[in-house]
Amino acid sequence: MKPDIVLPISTPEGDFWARYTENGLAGIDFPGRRRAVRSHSTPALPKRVKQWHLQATQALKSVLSGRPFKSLPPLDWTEATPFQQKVWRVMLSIPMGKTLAYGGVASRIGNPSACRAVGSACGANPIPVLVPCHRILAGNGGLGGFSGGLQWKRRLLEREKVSFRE
DNA sequence: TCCAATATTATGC
DNA sequence: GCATAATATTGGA
Repeated sequence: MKPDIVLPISTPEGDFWARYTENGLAGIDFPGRRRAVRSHSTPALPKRVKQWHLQATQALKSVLSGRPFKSLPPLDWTEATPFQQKVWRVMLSIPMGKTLAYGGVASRIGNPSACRAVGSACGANPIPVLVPCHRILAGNGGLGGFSGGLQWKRRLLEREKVSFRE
């Protein structure tokens, strides 16, 4: 497998990092986290990667400003397990401003008692914000957790006018 | 193959 | 309300 391509996305909230493979968008990192390795020596950038990056940038900025994104680049989930793909697909289907409980997601994938596993799958989500893992709340209305830091989850939810318990 | 960990939830006190 | 068990999935020993 060829080395991944990492490109910065500048937003009012800071510089995110987008990671691409030959299949599509593979991951997003929050500003300062820099989990992915930066490649400042960008070789010839494939045309489609540029196009993906453009879409990803617009989508990210839209979400950060509280608006739904128009389009999304193809997502590379080839390394994910089938269960994780199911969970993330459910998350993508959650409309802006709506939330779902971990157990609710579990029900929608036909495994109501897999709420715990759903939490794990959310934590394993490599593409936060775009795959709206922040719209998953606990059953009692509390925030669950968030891989990139709960502060981001709070900020995103407030931006979507979602109320939650603390 | 088994064991421990996890961004939960339901139950009993 | 708080402590405890149960549940599905995953990753490492």
